[in-house]
This record gives sequence, structure tokens and C-alpha cells, in this order.
Amino acid sequence: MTRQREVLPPRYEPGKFEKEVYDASERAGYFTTPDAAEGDRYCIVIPPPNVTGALHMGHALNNVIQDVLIRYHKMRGAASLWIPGTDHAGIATQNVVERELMETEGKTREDLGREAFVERIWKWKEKHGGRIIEQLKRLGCACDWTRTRFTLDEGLSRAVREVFLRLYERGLIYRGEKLINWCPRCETALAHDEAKHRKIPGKFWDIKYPVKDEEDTFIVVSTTRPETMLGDTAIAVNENDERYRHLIGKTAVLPLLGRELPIIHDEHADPEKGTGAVKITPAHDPDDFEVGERHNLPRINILSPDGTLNENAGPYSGLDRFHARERILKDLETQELVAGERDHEDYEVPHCYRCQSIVEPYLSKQWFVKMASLLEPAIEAVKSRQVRFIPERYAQNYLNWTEARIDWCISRQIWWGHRIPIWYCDDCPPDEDGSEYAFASADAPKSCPKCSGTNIRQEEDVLDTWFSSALWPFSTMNWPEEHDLLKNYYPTNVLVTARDIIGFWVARMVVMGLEFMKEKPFDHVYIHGTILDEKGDIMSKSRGNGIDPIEMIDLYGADAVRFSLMILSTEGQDLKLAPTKFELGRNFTNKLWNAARFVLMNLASTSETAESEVIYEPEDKWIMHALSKTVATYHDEIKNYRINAAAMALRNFTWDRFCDWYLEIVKRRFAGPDDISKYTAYRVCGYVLDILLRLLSPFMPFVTEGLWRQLKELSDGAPGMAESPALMTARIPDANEIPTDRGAYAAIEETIEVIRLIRAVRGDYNRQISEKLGAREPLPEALATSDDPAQIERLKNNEALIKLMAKVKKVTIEAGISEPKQAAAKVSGPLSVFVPLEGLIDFEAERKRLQNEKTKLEKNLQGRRNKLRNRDFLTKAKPEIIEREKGLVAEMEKEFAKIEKSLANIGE
RNA sequence: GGGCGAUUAGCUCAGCUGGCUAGAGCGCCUGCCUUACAAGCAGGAGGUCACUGGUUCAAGUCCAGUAUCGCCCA
Repeated sequence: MTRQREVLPPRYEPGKFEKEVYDASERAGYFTTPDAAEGDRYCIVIPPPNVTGALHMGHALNNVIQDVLIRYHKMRGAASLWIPGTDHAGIATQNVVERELMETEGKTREDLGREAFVERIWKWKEKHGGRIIEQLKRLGCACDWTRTRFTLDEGLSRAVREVFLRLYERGLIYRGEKLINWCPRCETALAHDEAKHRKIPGKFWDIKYPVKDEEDTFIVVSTTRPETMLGDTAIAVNENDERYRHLIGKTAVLPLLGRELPIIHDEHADPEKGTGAVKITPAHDPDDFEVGERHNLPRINILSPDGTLNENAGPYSGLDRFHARERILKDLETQELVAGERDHEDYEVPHCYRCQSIVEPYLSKQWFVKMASLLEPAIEAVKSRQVRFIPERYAQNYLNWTEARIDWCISRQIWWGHRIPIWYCDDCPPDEDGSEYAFASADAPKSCPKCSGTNIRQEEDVLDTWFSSALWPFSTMNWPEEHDLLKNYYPTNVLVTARDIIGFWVARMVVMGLEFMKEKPFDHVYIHGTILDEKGDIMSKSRGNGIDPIEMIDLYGADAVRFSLMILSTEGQDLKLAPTKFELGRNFTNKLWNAARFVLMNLASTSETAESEVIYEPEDKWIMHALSKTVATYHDEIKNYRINAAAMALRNFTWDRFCDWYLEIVKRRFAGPDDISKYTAYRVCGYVLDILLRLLSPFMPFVTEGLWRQLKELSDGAPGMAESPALMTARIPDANEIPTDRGAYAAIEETIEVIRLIRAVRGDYNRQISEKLGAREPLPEALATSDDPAQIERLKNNEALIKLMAKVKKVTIEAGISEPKQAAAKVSGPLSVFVPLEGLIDFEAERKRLQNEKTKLEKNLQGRRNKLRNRDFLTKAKPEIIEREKGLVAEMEKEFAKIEKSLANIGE
């Protein structure tokens, strides 16, 4: 029965396929994985993107990697679960909604009040929070959307409270007054690592502080932040410093405010640095804070939360910190108290990682997690490689962060987030240190557990967003409930992320996983590179140099975007990207499309049945053997997270083997009269295409799914096709399930080499030959011979193939062929190829070419001969290497002789 | 100041435990609209593997140092 079908368009049009394929797969439940599963399991939790976020290239890369892994393992038979979700991203989301509120209604969040404002964000989230999820779908991500979570949903909030309570009860969460990083724009505390050091233009100012009761005596200090002088409470010098020793114990007078400052000795003052004398501002500098502790100095806070100076700043109060700096410098200059001004070449200051404002060290009461004891097992887990980083070097990054053992400031002075489950009682007397009585509670308590009074109020602050993110690998699996998901999928297999959140997130997940699950959250942490623009700069909104993945998908198709990213991203290395790079994937998609189109068109025109006889020809065995080798490489590369190498192997097989050779060869059989040969070719084409689509499916799920369905329709009865309703649920085979034939493989490989040599002759002179013969005319004749008689026999078997593929009318393959006059000659190992070109070309060029080749060969040969004469080489190198060298030299000597002969031959 | 990475063809990058006659894609040159594909086909040119030393029979690969660029931490 001949089947009628529509001919596919000659170009792949991604827009037509993608949505339909994705929706159908989702509807069919292919993305869903059951709570409990038999056999192998594979699980990844997504790094939850911000709800406010839009998909950028970093997300695309990150998620395609995960999707490839998930789909791959699914197709290898594992119950493969990818849990998606979004992050409430406290500061970022609050910023977005605040800005919108200001723009649309000219109101601040305070105008609305806490409850209404939070309500507002929820509304915003309902409306826009699904955007990034939709974008992930456009990318093709096979997440189990039925399990989509949000860090602020009810279940996860419960997990957060539970964790907080348990840590609090164990004394691992405390409240304390410390110098923390404060963002005056976001008006909240930040964790130590949320303040990012960045270089900005800066200056040192040397300021003269008069010494009290000593006419015309000054002590000069250097500072980069002159405004902080308003909070000075001492001056420190080093007692070993001759210049200042006599001043220790005396008093300096703070310019502008007149405050008296003791001149003290402290190691912190380094005689080598600056002027050797340092102003001490305990409330605004971490080092000074410690000096203050040592000397019991008062801490004078001069800043308000919004970054303006407060009442302690005297005449400067109310001014913005930077404005105040200018005014103070001006006033000091007027009083001739500025002794110098220098550029500070390496001025690095902390910036808010959310809004990029300059962050201030700020003295305030905050909640902290005591990290040291929690970090120990997390450090050990990585040191012992129970949690393994890929690439390995990022373990160092992780250890640097964890081994700093810095307590985690978890309170944020914002409204969007998990409100800290702490209540204060206004009726109970404060502690000895003056702090109010506080207790923790999972639910909203009615009264104080201590005095039973009802005069209680909840802590205003919310928790750091990363606090909830840290629980993600188990909170998404319904912890603290004892759930099948936890039993079956925890610990997850791999976490795929970028290096900038190794501390923020990865380390904290390991900490929390080990603490609350008593087990690491994942076996592997795969760190991929950062996406950069063409010039090598980080892509960012502010630079406007980003490439929108959705735009690229619209332009090139999701498969092309995915495949390009996968082939371009080499293990852990950053990736310079330009829109044109996606052509790489687009071209490949189109190539695959057309190869499949060709096969499908032929299958459709055949009356093949399952019973048709199949007798493999050498090229059939060759392509299957090559496929088997490709599959072996593919599995191996994916196992080692060398995803680009796997993609490359598939690309090369598809293009350079299947399309360029196999399909070209079997065209003859498709058109020929031999039914068995034809059917066999159909069968092999179908078989190889089937496997190929399976292998490619994790990388380019859309086009492969579409093609596979059509292939399936046309291959009823073909082995292996009926097993699955869809490609993404079909199985990727092992390499050893694919027939191999070493002999046939080698035979075709050498046949290809002969064809290449003949084609190269034509290529060398294609202008001249085209003029004389016509561009499309076959060459009249080619001769091939070999030093190896067995090889000659094999080549003879493939004579027809050589004629066909090299485009020559007549091929002679014999032992000991003597080179015809006026022929071009090519040599490759034992092979020689001669193409008689009498009257067709100018042999001067051929002589030059051969001469060139001779020189090159001679040089190469010389080096190798020397090597073989080297006693050390012969005694120390591995025998197989020596054998190889000997063989090569023998071969090259023969080549050399042949070239000489050829030269002599065309000499006349 | 400390750590990490990069430096290989005009560009972007591979090159794993040393055996390399150093690869790919893009670009370039030549010839082809060969009924799967011009988003294509056939062929080709193009490299003192940043530099200096060292280890080794053998170094793009290992070690030390230098230079340039980039990232991170303090």
C-alpha cells in the first residue's frame, strides 16, 4: 500500500510546531511524575526564579541544562522529576511594586499601610507572577507543573516557621545589636554577602584634628568617607609610632562639632598606612567597631535609615550622606583643616546587590543565625565529596564562604516576606541588657506565655528571602509533612546553578538539608558559566546589552536556541553570546528537518511492509556502527556533564555521517531497481532516524517530537517504534543495542577516504576542469591502489560507491598500478589515488602542489626519524607508541617515494 | 592583598589521564541553484598553541615564573 502524505515544507518553521507539541505533552501528563515510583529515580529542583522576573539568557542556559538532564534520564527509564517554582524575592519584588505604586498613584507603601501593601503585592503576583513560568514553557522545560511551588505559599511558609522555631529553641537564632550592611535605598539590613564590593572613583582626604590645649598642634587622619567624622569617638595611633607616641592619652577636638576625642593606642593604627593616625567611628565602620569594643568607646550613629544624617550630625542633620560629604569638605577647607587630597585607585565600596546603591555599615538590632556549628557538617560534606561540585574548583568557592563562619543576618525591614514568628510582650520586664521579652510561636499566639498578658505584638521584620530558599529542596517536597516525595526523591541528584549564588544559596541549602533532613540536599552541584555579551561584558538591564531569549525563540525557534546554548556552553566556562550565534542551532535544526523530510518522503512512497526482506549492505552496517559509537560517546559525555560534547557528537553524526554520506549513498538505492536493497535502505534510514531523534530529543524536544510522530506513522511494524505514544516517553538505547560491524565500518571509512582524495583533485583544479569539462560533468577516470592487498579487495567491493560519490566515469582499483602520465596524484597512508587529467589542467600547479607536500612531509619525517634514533625514546616510551612511530615512518617513507615518483612522472 | 579562570586559525571556542601530522563552527577563497536542505553541496587557504624557564624519551597538555584580560573574596 502506498501512502499519500503531505510533503513537508523545505524549511523548518518552528512556530507551527512548538506550542502544539508542548501543550499536547503537558495535557498527556508526560511532565508529571508520581509521588512514588518504582526503579530508578532522578530529581532536580529548579533554582526558583524571582516572581517578578522575566526570562533572561542566564535562565535560559540554566534551565535548558536541567531540561536536557531531566528529559535524558526520563528517556533512560528513570522516574524523572523536575520540581518548578518561583521565589518571592522580598526586596526585589517589593521594589517593583513600590515603584509601580509611586508611578501610578504617587503613593508610598507607608501611605497604603502594611496590610494593604502586601495585599497589593499578592495581586501583582497573581497577575504577573506567571510570566516566567510561561516563558519556561516556551523554552520547552519539562517541569512537573502540577508541583509548582512558591516560596511564600502556605506549605513553604509553614516549613519556614518550623525551621525558625527549631533553630530558635536550640539557641541558634538570636537578636543582637551589631554593625550590619544597610541599604539606605531599600531601607533594610542585608546579609554580609549581599553587599557586593565594586570599584568606584574615590579619594583620600587628610583632615587635621586640633589637639586640645596645644596651640597649632594637629593630628592628621586620612579618610575616604569624611562625613563619618561626625560619628568619631576617638583617634587611634600606634604606640610604636614615634610621630604620635607622645600624644597618646591626650585629647583631640573633632572639627565642626567640637567633640572631644581621646587619643588612644590601638594595633589597628598602622604606621605604614596613610598618616598613621586613624579616626575611630565605631558606629560606621566594622574595624572601628572592634576598636570601640576594645576601648569601650561610645558608638554614635549619625545616619537615619534613609541615608540622611540624623540629629547627631548637628548642623548637617537632614542632609543626604553624599551631600553632607561635600558640605563638610567645604567647611573644613574654609577652616583650613584639609591637609591633603589624593585619588584612591582601588576604592571598593559595598553596593546593594538588589538596587546597586552604596551600602552603609549601620548599627542596629537584627536577628541572626549562629552559623558556626551548623556549617561544620556542611563543610565536611563538600570536603568528603559527598556533595560534589562540577567543575571541581567551585568547591573552593563554597569552602571560602562556609569557612568564614559568619553569622547570618536574617531580618529584613521590609513587608514582603515571611514575617518573623517572634512576639514581644510589653507587660513583661525587659532582660538585663534592656531588650524586651520575646518568644517564638508557630501560630499567632493570644497571650504571653510568661505573664499571660495580651499586650503582645509580632516582630515587624520579615526573613531574608534566602532563608526560605535554603529549604527549597525539601520544602517543595512538603516537609515537615512526612511525604512520599521526600522518601522517593530526596536527596535530589543535581543542583544546576551559576557560581554567584554558591554562598547565598547552595551552601545554605546544604546547611539546612543536613540539619533538618539529616542528609545532603543533592549529590552534585553543576555550576555553569555566565552568559556575556559579544564584548565579554555581563549582560544587564542597566547596560541594555541583554539578549532576550524569547525574542530569539521567536526568531529561530526554541530548539535552535536550546541547541545553540548547549553546544556553545563548555564546562563551567563563560559564554560570549550574540544573536547571530543562534544561527548555528537554527541551521542544524533545519538540517535535521530536511534529513527527516527526505527519509519521510521516501518512506511515504514505499509499499514496504514489516515482512520485506532486509539484507544489509556495507554502508548500512557502517552507519549503524557509527551510530553505536556516537551513542556510547553521548552517554559518557552526559554522565560527566559534558553536555556540549554530547551535543557536538550528535551534530557531527547527523551532519557529517548520516546526511553527508549515508543519505547521499542511499539515494542511489532509493532510485534503483533492487527492491531488497531499497527496502533495506528504507529500514535503516528509519531505524537510524528513530534513534537519532531519541538522542536529540532532550536537546531539541519540539522538532524531534514532531518528526518522530510522522516517522512512527510511517513505520508501523518497524521494531521499537510502537512502544511509546510519544518521543519524550520513548527510550534512549544503550550503545550495545545497536548493531556494530567493525569490518564493514573500516571498509566504508577507507572508501570514503578514497572518495575524498578524488574529490580533492577535482577541487584543486575545479576552475580549469569546469571550463574544459563542464562543472557538472564527471571526471573520466580515477585509479586507486594500496600497499595493502586486502585493502584493494575491500575497495573493489565498493567500486560503485566510489564512482557514485566521487563522480568519475571509470574507476580502476588494482594492485601495483603504475601512475599514468599527466595525472594528479594523492597519497594517504597506504592509499594512492591517480586522476588522469591530460589536456584538462596546467600541470605546473600540480607540480607545485606536490613539491609543497613533499617539503612538508620531509620535515615531518625528519623529526620522526630522529625520534626513532633516540635511544631514550626506544627504551622509555611505551612499546605501542614506538610501534606506532615505526609504522608511521614506514608509511610516510612510502608516501614520500610516491610523491617523488609522481613528480618525476609529470616532469616530462 | 588572597583565590580562580582565560590567553590555541580573522572571530567564537574544543582539545579529558602528556604520544598532535593541533580540531570545530562562523568568516574568507574556488566551483556548484546536483529535485532533502543555498539555513545547502564539494573543495581549499589559514596556527612558532601569550611569553620565559623547567620536568620528561616526548609538552597545546604537567610544574614555576612573567605579561595581558576577566571574575570572586577580603
